[in-house]
Amino acid sequence: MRTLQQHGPCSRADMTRRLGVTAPTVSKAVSSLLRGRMLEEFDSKQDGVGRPARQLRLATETAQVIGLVIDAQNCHLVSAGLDGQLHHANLCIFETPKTYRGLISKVVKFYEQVSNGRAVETLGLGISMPGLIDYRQQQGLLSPNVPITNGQSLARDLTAKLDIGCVMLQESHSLCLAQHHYGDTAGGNSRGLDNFVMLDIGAGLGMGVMAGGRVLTGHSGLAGELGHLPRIPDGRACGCGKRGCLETVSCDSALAWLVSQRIGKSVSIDEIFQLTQSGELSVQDEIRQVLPHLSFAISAVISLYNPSKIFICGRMFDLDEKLFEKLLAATAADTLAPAFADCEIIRASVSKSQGAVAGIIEYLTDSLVPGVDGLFAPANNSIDVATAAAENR
Amino acid sequence: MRTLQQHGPCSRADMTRRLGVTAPTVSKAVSSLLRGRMLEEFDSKQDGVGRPARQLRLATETAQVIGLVIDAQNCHLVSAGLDGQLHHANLCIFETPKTYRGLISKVVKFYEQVSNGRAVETLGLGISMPGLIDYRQQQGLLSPNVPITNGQSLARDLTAKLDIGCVMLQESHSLCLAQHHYGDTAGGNSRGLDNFVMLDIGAGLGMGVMAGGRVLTGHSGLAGELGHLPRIPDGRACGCGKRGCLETVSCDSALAWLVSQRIGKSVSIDEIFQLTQSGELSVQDEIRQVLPHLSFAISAVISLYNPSKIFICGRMFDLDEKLFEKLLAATAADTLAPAFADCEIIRASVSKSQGAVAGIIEYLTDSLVPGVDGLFAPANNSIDVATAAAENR
DNA sequence: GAGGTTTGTAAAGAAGGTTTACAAAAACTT
DNA sequence: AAGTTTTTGTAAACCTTCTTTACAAACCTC
Repeated sequence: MRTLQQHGPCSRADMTRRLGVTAPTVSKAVSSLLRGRMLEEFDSKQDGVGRPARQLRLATETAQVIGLVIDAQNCHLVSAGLDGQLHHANLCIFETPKTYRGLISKVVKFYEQVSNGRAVETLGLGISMPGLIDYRQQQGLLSPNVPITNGQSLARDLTAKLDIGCVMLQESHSLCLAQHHYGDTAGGNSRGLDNFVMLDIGAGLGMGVMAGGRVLTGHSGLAGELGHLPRIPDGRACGCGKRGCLETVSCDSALAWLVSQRIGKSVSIDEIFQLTQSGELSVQDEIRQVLPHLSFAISAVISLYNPSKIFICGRMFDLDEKLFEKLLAATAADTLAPAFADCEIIRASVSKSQGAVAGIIEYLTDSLVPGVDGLFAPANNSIDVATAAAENR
Repeated sequence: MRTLQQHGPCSRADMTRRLGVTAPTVSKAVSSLLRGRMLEEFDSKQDGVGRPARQLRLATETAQVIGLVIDAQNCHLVSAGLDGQLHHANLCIFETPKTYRGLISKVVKFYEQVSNGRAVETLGLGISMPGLIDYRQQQGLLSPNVPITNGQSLARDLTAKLDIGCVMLQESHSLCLAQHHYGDTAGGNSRGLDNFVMLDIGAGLGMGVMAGGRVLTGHSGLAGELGHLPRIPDGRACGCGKRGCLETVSCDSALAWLVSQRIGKSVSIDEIFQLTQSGELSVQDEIRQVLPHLSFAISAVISLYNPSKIFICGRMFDLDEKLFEKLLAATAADTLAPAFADCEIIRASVSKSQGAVAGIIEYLTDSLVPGVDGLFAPANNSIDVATAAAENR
């Protein structure tokens, strides 16, 4: 599975060469994965001498997974192949319900729709949601934007309702997994990268850290809460209940807030983009205010995690084409030289939907290997595939 | 090995119960470890019915390791059993030489002395040193206090000279491993703990992070450089070349510097301790200055790593018995509530010597298990024990 | 000293890998 | 067109490692 994820489709013989295990072993493993609908064979015209190879790829025709993204306003539900390719035709968007029970029933309804839309087996559901998530309990802790999930275990409840493997991921962690999975295709060349950071500077400062090939979770999944470092003494109130958190002064929303204050009406970052494009508004002042705080955030990330790459998601950079360069320069001046030199800073280009899908794929892949200590270490190997693997002789 | 490290001496039968592997398997593994001098048997009077068990423990009579601590002024070399117990009688202290070659020859000389002092096999050497260390290259990068190691690979050079396994660890990482190994005995109950942070606020802010059971290294071993977060714009010059780094205002040395400025002569933290004890000096003002910065540091650690415990090493707390409590209170007010609630903050009580020893023991233990991805993942399994294990039938 | 209990090891069995051997499917050669 | 070469994928036998089973050793209790 990992080989196919990292290098794309190949034949059993290719795998033998790549993995350093022998052909019969590959053959047996592949046959049980085929039986478990995790892989599929396909023919491709190829030239060259010798018997033509039967190509293998992650299942896309014979199985699917579903990704669910929960956001403040809307929820997205979309199916995808095990290679992670989203089926855009199968996308459902619905307004985030006002109650937890409403959320469950909406998800169940649209799940049926998406699941039955294609006549293939659905292997699992990945959930990306904002706020703090306790991974040990698999439940939401504190989500200022989607409070209905607080104290609830969406993954467990949906597993019960849908009779399918479900996992819950903090949205930044999901972006991190997305970058890990979709790396090359998304332009960042991060596939298989082991130490990188995904920074989401949209509505708050969200961060996912990939450290040593695993998503850094900390003791209860709260690691990486960069946005709530104290920054401005007695500053603006933050959603977390404190004042002057770093994210109140260094993200897209913070910029939008500053602009809103000045022009006297509430505008979103998207509206600001429109206005600056049409020349009706200049936000250089506000950008100048935000820049040092953002630079501090990145400096902290580099010093504390020593990543080889940082991927940044944010609309802010669309407002001023030189902003990204300015940010790099400001960060360079403020950061420990060897760690900065080690780190490439790049704009990200993955979506939360990809993240949710990557999450469930990671979960399914991990659960094939008992004892592996990935993100989902104590996976209950009760899914279909594992039994198929056991049946293998 | 891990079982003995975590639970102390036990018999083969105890291990069978603890590990969930069968008696013959334990028996075979143990016999090869005995042959490799990693374990030893000892008799202990025990009551109870049945055949008395032969107790096993990590080798202390039959083998030893050596720990080397390099500091600005002095170097310490000490032997220890594989259980990590230091042989204090075998301690050598020498002044840190002015050249790298001088360092090598001094170490070699004292190594011979310590190694031959006891007529047992020496299995490896662990090195704890300050500054930045590139783990991929196994070489020193930048060490303001011991510049002679910059660009040098002490571990490789000593491995060649001494014909023995050597590993190099950043001193904070070594403290982290020490806490992991010595946990219970040192009072912190951290043995086997998987997510904790070791914060050394002595000469600078050193940090070691244990995340998911592994020391967090980042891409090149530079992760955890908390001390060089930018804190005071255009502040005091830091050893790293920048200005106003967090460690210039929040560690024992920073406190000592502030006091030195006021009283007009250079005093160390130890001297300050003497003076405050005798009542000649009060440093409440300086403590008040340092406190918020230190509280920020801890707040950052909690938000970013979500540890279950933080161990702090520092003399500062000896100056004011209420300081530790004040620090906790200040940190609580500034930190994301669930992450703070999750985290216990404790004063540490391990030494760098223990860290160096824990480092080499960890290395030896890791290298027994091919494919394990611990701190020393790509261990070359060329040590004696591994071959002994292979010979086992 | 007989019987019970616990410990540790030897021998046979099962599981998962490897090596070896071979059939299948294509291109190349004569 | 038939044989040869090359590469692919699988079946069978073997090897290693762990397990199950059986049993000897060492101590306590009665």
